[in-house]
Amino acid sequence: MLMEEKTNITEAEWEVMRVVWSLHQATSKEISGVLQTKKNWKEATVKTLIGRLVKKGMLNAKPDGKRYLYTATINETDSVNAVTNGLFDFICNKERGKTIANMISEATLSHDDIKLLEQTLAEKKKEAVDEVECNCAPGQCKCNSHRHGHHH
Amino acid sequence: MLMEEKTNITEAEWEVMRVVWSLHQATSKEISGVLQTKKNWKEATVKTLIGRLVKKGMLNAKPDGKRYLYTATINETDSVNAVTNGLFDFICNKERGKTIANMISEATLSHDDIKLLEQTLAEKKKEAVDEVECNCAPGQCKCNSHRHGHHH
DNA sequence: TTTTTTCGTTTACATATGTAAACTTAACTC
DNA sequence: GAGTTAAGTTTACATATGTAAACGAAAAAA
Repeated sequence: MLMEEKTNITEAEWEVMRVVWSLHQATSKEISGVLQTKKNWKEATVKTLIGRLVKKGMLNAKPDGKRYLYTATINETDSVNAVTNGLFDFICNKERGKTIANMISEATLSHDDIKLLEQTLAEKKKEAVDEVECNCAPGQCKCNSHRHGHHH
Repeated sequence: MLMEEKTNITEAEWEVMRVVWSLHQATSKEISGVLQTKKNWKEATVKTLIGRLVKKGMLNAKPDGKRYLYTATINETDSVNAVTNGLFDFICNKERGKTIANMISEATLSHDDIKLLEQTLAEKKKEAVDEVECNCAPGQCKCNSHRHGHHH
């Protein structure tokens, strides 16, 4: 359901996006207020970031008198998922399970979260495979080291 | 178990690290070979990346005649976990469960992976909380929007 | 021992990013 | 209507990153 477009948002820009996602619609002033408090950024800094986000098409600027009302053109959940899934481009497919397991153990989860994960996992179980295919370039993962031999 | 040190490895550098992790020990030539194939990078490019990684202390260069044998000073699994967990600095704690659920549904998992995740989850279940605390700065997450009121 | 090859080190350079100040213009205040 | 605000737009500038070519020294080859 999520589009795989290159969501190129930098860390600093992400801070701005979060404010907009949170407020649904925000003025530069409001965004600056939040980030002045959280990051101690000057108004000018936030203005620059907003400008870049508008240029990148991540924020929409609706005129409202002399100023603009900013809204996000991308959904927060989708963006988060895009980023998290993008992460796996840098990891061997075989490692995903362990990596996700680590995230689970590191996280604080609610009973509801557990329930959701259990369901998701149960669902996934149906289509589990015997062995995940390594997707690494040869030489970038141990799987490729011993190719046409016996597996350990 | 993972140290939270600023593992500042860029995307390009990460490619190099993967080769070294894979080979355990590698020469510049070997690394170049892999990345010449995968990324079409010139030897000079790889040399630059190696140099930067050595300077950053992520690679160790052991002299071997006129050249060096490079080894990683950081463990791959730890690095992967550091990166993935670092991701959550940009997301509300309340969203972790859903985000992880999404990763699970997006991934291809083996029966063993499922088993591992089930265990991890079961373990986590013991310390599940009723409600995860929002950790966002005020104004960066809906949780903070309606503070001293009733929750929806 | 010249020549050539092989490594690593320096230098290069464009674009990206973090952080802002300066500038411009329209709106509000006196 | 002139001065002060409040917004957005331009310009600035250092450091980071992606990508390499140029350079220098040591090792291997001729």
